[in-house]
Amino acid sequence: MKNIYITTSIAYVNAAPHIGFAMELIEADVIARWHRQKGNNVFFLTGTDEHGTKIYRTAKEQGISPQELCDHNAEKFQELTKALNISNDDFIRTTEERHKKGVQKIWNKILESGVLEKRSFKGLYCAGCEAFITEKELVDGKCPNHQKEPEELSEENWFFNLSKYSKIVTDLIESKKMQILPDYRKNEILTVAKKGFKDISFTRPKEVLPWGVDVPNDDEQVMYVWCDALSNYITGLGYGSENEELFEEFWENGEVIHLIGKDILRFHAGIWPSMLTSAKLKTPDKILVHGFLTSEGQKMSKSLGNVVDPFETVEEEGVDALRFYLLHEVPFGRDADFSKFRFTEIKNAYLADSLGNLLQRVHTLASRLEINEFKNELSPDFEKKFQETEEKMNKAMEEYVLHDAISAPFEFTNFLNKEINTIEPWKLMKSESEKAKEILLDFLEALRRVNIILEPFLPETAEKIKKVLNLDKNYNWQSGLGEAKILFPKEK
RNA sequence: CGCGGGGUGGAGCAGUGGUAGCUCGUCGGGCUCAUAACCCGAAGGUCGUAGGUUCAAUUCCUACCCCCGCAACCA
Repeated sequence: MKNIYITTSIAYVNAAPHIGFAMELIEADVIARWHRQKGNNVFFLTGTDEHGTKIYRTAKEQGISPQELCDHNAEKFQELTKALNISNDDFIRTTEERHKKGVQKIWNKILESGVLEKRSFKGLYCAGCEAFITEKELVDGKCPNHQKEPEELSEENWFFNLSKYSKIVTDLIESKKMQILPDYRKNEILTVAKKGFKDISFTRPKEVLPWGVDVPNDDEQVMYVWCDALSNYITGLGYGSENEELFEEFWENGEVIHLIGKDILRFHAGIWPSMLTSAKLKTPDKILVHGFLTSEGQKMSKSLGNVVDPFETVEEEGVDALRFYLLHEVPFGRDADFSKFRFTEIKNAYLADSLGNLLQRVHTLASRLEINEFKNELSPDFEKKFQETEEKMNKAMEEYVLHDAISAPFEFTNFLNKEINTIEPWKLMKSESEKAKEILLDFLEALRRVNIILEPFLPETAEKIKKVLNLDKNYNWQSGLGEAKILFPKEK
């Protein structure tokens, strides 16, 4: 039994939950459920990132306190985990006390190691952006967003000597102590690391960034996003609290798997392991990088009006149809398109036809034959095919190729559909009903097995199938079958 | 010449120095247990362009065109 720690990135609560974040949650959930099913000891964390100037400003505009805004928006993300049937063990919010305490603890550890220093930072500041901009960004000497000339400003910041860690991070990646998948993402960050990191601003003055975690040794500074947000992965395990058992169990003595989007790879593969190294903590084992989703072939944007709302999609299509679409249609690590037309196509072909219809036909035949007692063995042919299916699925899961993993159970249902057409039990049951019964028992057991391996991907459907087959909590047969039920109504 | 990935039937992807394959979709047929479902068969590709190496190139080489990622808060 292994200790497995799975995280998603934390969502910034300034906007409503995005379908891309839904995808990340679902991917992490599948990995978590699969490991649990394998008997591993799993902790699965997700959460929200709630500090920063954007939140502060939005709250001001709405005439509420930043905390009220965060409370309100964080709730939506918690609702999302419910809507998507996500099996997370905890939900960390960066405005929680437990988080702030942990962040201050890691800050102090980093400070002790001597890689933080206060520097005066000079730059071009645009009042409209409320941020520094680089010379490159200027158009005719003006900020392109505000058509204003920036002023030269200097600011006191604590800096983290990230440049010191270029070699260490390069080694972590090359030695595979920190694995980054897919490979082309690994190469990307490796190039950056080899070129050498630049030192980064680790704090901002309070007047510029009023909404953040206080710096323990400096009243005038607030932590910038890196130390605050990235640390969620350990504060969520109780780092910095009175009880660090979970942290010991899952971080120091577990396999740490981070799921992130391609946009934040640099922070997770560069800054985060450097922070951890300086604080003398273990670095992550695996970083899985997914791509982005487009909508109907175009980038999602409010102005195009093609933003996909995960709540609406669940409402209209069902949670497992959405899970299936995102798992099946998005090649691991790559970008993919979210298309309504394709959604219906896929849902019909796999969920309604191959799986749902198979269950329905087998159930009907079994009911007519009045089968009430079942068996746990498969015929040699079925057993062999099922073993192959399981192996294929497990292999794909070990490599995190989720779209291949989820295809495997459906190859098995396709096989069963073929078999039932060849054997034609509906003909047999007229003349040789005993033989027909034997055959149906085989199909029923095959369906029970499929249901087990389907659970990490389609947990709600797995529950429905349990009811139809009248299985108990642990997928054991009971006497008699349940009521037939359409799993996925065919669309159009 | 910044670095990197890629261009294969309508869509998404495999693949190999020698008849080009998978899933979905499309069309025709079969079956009737089932959600117009299921099964069988077929159509559809000069494997980005132009050269080169070779008995043979989609596969190797060269040049070029195009798309994408990173470099530049964004899931």
